[in-house]
Amino acid sequence: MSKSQAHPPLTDAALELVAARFRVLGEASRLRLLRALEAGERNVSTLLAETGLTQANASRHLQTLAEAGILSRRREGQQVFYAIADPLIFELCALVCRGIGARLQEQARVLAPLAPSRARRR
Amino acid sequence: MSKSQAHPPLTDAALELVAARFRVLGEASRLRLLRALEAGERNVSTLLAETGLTQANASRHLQTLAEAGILSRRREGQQVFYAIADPLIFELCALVCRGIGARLQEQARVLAPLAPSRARRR
DNA sequence: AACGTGTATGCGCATATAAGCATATATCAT
DNA sequence: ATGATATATGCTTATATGCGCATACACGTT
Repeated sequence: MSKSQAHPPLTDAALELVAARFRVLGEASRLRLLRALEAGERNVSTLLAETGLTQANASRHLQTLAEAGILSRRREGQQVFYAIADPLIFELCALVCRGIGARLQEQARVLAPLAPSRARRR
Repeated sequence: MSKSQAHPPLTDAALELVAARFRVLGEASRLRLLRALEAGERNVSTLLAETGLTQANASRHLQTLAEAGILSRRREGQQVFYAIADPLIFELCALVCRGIGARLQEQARVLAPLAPSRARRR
């Protein structure tokens, strides 16, 4: 299913775009904002409360995410609401998590013989 | 298909790991190496030729990718061969490309009315 | 108009990191 | 051991970028 193989190799310019998008996601603070927004649209103040970021800091990160097309921005009175504009983001995170999980499991498997099996200890 | 929704929210520590992995991919030079390796295992010299990177530079990037678990390393005589260790990487890139494509298409659609339709011109 | 609240931005600092150069290490051949 | 080739690493510099602080801007209220 989903024949993902056999794509034309990316041009150098395309690689730069892809790298740029990865870079936007390569920051925990921005992922925090995305995590908070996964439940739905939020205004900035709410995001501040949910993420613990400072106002200025969050504002910049939100701008970065919006410029990348990952978030949408909507003004309502004095408040500004952000929302996920590109749901693929979460599939990306899920994929990365799978990769990380597999890797950690592998490391655990390799290190296991060195540690006392904590199954029966005491 | 592929019920991707309904995952437990990631902890802050997990977000940091995810961000770290995205950061590794957020560099065009490293993506160039991955693109070259998509066709199969390569030694460093070959990668230098195929990517145009300098030796020292490539060596560092390869180390970064290997430490992240994205590449595997195998020594054979004086040569060192690297290969993709985590094929999920290419699904990631494909997803990002879809996102970027959608975004660019959207921008084109928005800007279209401003440009003379080059369908019939001359 | 004056003020309060919510959000964005200019500026400076500190840190991270990519790239270049030189040099070190590893492996093989003589 | 010497030398040659392949790869890695120490060091420096240049650049990017996250963060904090102060301030500006936007909108609503009185």
